[in-house]
Amino acid sequence: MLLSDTLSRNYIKLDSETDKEVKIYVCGVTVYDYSHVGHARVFIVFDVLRRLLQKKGFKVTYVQNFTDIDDKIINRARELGTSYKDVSERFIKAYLEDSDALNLLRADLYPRATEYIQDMEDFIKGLINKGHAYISSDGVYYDVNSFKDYGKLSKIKKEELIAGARIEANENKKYPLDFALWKKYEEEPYFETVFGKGRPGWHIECSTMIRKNLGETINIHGGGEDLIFPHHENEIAQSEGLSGKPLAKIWMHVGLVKFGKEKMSKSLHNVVYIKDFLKKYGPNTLRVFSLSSHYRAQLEFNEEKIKEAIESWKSIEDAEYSLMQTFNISSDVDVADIIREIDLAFKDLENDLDTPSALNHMLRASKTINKLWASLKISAEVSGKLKAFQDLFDVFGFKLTETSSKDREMIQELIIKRNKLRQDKDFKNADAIRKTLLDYKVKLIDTPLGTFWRKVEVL
RNA sequence: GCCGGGGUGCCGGAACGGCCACGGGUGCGGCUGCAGACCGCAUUUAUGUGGGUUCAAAUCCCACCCCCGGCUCCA
Repeated sequence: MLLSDTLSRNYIKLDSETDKEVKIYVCGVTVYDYSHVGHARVFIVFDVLRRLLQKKGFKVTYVQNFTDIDDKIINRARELGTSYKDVSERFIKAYLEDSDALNLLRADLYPRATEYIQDMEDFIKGLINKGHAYISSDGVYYDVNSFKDYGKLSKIKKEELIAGARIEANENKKYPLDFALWKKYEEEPYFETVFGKGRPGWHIECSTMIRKNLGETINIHGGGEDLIFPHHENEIAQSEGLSGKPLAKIWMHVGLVKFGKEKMSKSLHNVVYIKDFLKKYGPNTLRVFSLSSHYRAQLEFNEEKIKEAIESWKSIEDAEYSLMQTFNISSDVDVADIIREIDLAFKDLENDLDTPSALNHMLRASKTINKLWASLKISAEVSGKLKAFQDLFDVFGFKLTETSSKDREMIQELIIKRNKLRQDKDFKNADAIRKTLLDYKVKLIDTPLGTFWRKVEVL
């Protein structure tokens, strides 16, 4: 299994012999609003990675944080006339609902910044002792010049960054690039520490929670590419400054989702929320869309691409049904071509999670399966030979739309009724039933061997 | 300026040294009571420009042109 590493700009091999346990930490969301499809892409990518690693026999520990104290949350609380806790609780709940709807595996742990204040304090004390941090009148700052590798992740040179003139001047800092570990605040909300009342800087929570929950060096650290600088750069400075050891063996960054030509961002008011997307299309469509280009590449959100994702999903969905709805016949089909495509798809995934190519191969396998089904050649035996398709389907994290048992009964009854009408050549009423079921996204397929129904995600 | 990603058919977009990717749209036709799924054909002998390497290049090398994102809170 190869993965590309932002830090070394190289592929790094994950070996199930030497890396038996894979510790993954992914930067989660700041909970002040609903999550959008850009967030979804990141978490879908890591979801597929987890599923693949587990399938390959790795033991995976996956941690994803919630930033639950932050100026944006406080501002939002003020807007809504409530407490920051109320806001963060509400959006953590919303995040988990989206996550489940997307069929994302739950993390092993979702640490929250506010639960680690004491650990942050200890961490910062450690940095001060090591000469990497200093106390100033308005807080505690990280001394960037004390860490010689500063800039190694983002390939940024300190002088050039300052020359870029984007850095705010602040008299309380020794050096413009120094960043806050602790910010003093007298007004609520604040936390009591030896540094006085205040709130943590943005980056310290991740360093602290990784150290505490996963140790000094983890296997994979990930997030959106917009976190490379300054967030991950600063995490490296903090964690490696304290431990003297590499923070992560592999840094994975997922490309941003753009809305049309622009970045999707709340400040540009062009976000598409996950919950809205799901209402209109569905979770599998969003997965296909998110994985339809390589995770490191930026992905443009537009109608064409959504439409394409829908069509792709329909093929895969049909193939999945085709293997479930077998015909009671004896059929001997050579499935070697299909198996080959599935093998190629798995190989693609192991090659730096090349999902677009893997999806391509899966699509080809799906088309062939659908063809076989259309010519009534899928017996239980043939389907059994194609178990690998199911494995691939699961690694991608796809899931067919569920139907309640009550609905199943109703559908069966309607099908029987309709087939009676068809026998009597009352096609008008028969078609009315087809139409009714279609409103519930239930598609009927008549074959010489009977009528089948499929609940679909999108019509 | 610095860091990164790109320029492929009507459109979206793969492939990163060799065999028409794939999909969408549109049009015509087949199958079907209808529909879906499926099948056939057309659009499709496409790879920013100029050199080079090679039996073979969209793919490697050199130069140039043009787009996009990030460098500020952000996934």
